[in-house]
Amino acid sequence: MDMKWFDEMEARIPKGGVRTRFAPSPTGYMHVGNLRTALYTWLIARRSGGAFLLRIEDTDQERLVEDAAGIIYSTLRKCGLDWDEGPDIGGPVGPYIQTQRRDLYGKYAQLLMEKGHAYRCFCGKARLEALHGEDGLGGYDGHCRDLPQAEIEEKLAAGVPYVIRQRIPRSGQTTFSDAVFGDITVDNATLDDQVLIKSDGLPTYNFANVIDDHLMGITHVVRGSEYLSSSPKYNLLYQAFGWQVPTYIHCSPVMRDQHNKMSKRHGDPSYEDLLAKGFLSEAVVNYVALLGWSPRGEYAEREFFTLRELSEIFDTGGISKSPAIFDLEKLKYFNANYLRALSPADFFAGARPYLEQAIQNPAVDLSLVAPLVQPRCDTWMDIAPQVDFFNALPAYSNELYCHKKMKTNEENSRQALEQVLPVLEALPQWSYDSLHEALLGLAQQLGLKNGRILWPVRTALSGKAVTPGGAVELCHILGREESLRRIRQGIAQLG
RNA sequence: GGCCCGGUGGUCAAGCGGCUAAGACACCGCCCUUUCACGGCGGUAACACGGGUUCGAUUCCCGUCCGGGUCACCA
Repeated sequence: MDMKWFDEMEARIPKGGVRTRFAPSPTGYMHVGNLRTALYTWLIARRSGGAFLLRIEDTDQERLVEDAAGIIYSTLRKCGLDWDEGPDIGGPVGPYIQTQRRDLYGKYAQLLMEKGHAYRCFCGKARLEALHGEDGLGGYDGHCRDLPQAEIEEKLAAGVPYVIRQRIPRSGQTTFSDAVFGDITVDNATLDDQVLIKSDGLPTYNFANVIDDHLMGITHVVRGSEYLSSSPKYNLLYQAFGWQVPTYIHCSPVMRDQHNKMSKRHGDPSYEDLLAKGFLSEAVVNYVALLGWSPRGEYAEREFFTLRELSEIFDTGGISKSPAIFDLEKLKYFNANYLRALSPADFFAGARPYLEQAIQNPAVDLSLVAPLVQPRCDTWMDIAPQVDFFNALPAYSNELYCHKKMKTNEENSRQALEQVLPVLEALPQWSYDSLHEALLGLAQQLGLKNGRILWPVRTALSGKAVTPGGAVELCHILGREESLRRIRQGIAQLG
């Protein structure tokens, strides 16, 4: 075997710093668990000034989705997770798309066979099925582990299809370390001689992963805890090649409830879905970071972090071992806070499409509505239902005028409106301040609590029990003509 | 079923032999207030269970129970 080629491959591997990778399958959308994995992976690289790379694992042709890679790129960009090497920008250890690395794996499998750590298995699918029985459980029995050389030659000559399996020691133990779970030791006897190269010549995921991670110089592997059981086999592979084992960071899944992972099947939202539901990317990222990780030390009490802050304090020691249930309520809390923290201009810019959709009345100045709604939204979607009355006064019941605490009823509400009407009609200037002065002045003048006047006015203007802003704000925004019209209508309706 | 991992309030979680067991969301109450929100204050609520080890266990060990993962020529 020509070792020169292998040496050249080794020579390409960057040495020294931390290198992490996010290696998604292009299935067309980014679920929350994936996003969290990407985030942690990115944070580990940035925390240590290392490199973060992107590798597309597209070996499963059946699951390929049109432009799925594009969705991955755009999601990562929107989240602020920039990569240093990847399919689109290249890098020293490319290609970064697995199907373009196809011919690599066979060579390494060959090398492994020569070292005695792998062997050809000619057992057909039929034999394996019989072996596994009805429950489908149980590993490979090692039937082809020690086939005589002559028999192997014979089968090869006859063109019998084969796979290449990893030769795992029958005795002894293997220990691997995980940054989250610590040291885990298993008996080698419980490990299966897993397939490395399939009969079609393509590598299995487990094999391709080890090869690619090594050849790309990956130092920290972040992945789901479902790979915990196969990690000993990975270690054995690294050992067989004489390669350095990366640091493992296994993360428990993000769950939708006690029993199920988040999944598209169950209708759980993906990152894109959350944005479409009116969430801010920053809020999602902040929340997701805390789902399965918590800061220690001086930051232990904090919950709100920018990406940059996270990249300065993230430590794998804070990653939780147990699964976390995704809580939309808490995400809303984060989002509400992010919305409130926006500058008025930024909020208006973001809210504008939602306001325009809800309010077609050109007389209404949307920039005046935005600040009213800013402290009252969990997501952008909360805007429309709050402001629809600016568009047109809804039909409402006179019972809305009755409020125990305000001490209002239909009778005194009508009186209040009748007293308000001439005051507003005579108002020379229709500004917030003048309205405020006029309305509260009237209450004072009549010796009434503010609410006795303001509650009926707010009700007449909106026809709703709950509105963003009170009587003064609504008058101001609706304008003189429309405000007076609605108050007159209120009087008529109460009469 | 074998093997691996996990188990603090409804949820996220701090804790890493000694604490009245943090904090946040949600929920409830009060205050503020021109409604609702925001804000402020307060409240309900947890160490799965049983054995050890120890002067002392949420914390260490064992067992039970419960949950998750894995046992593919899928990733």
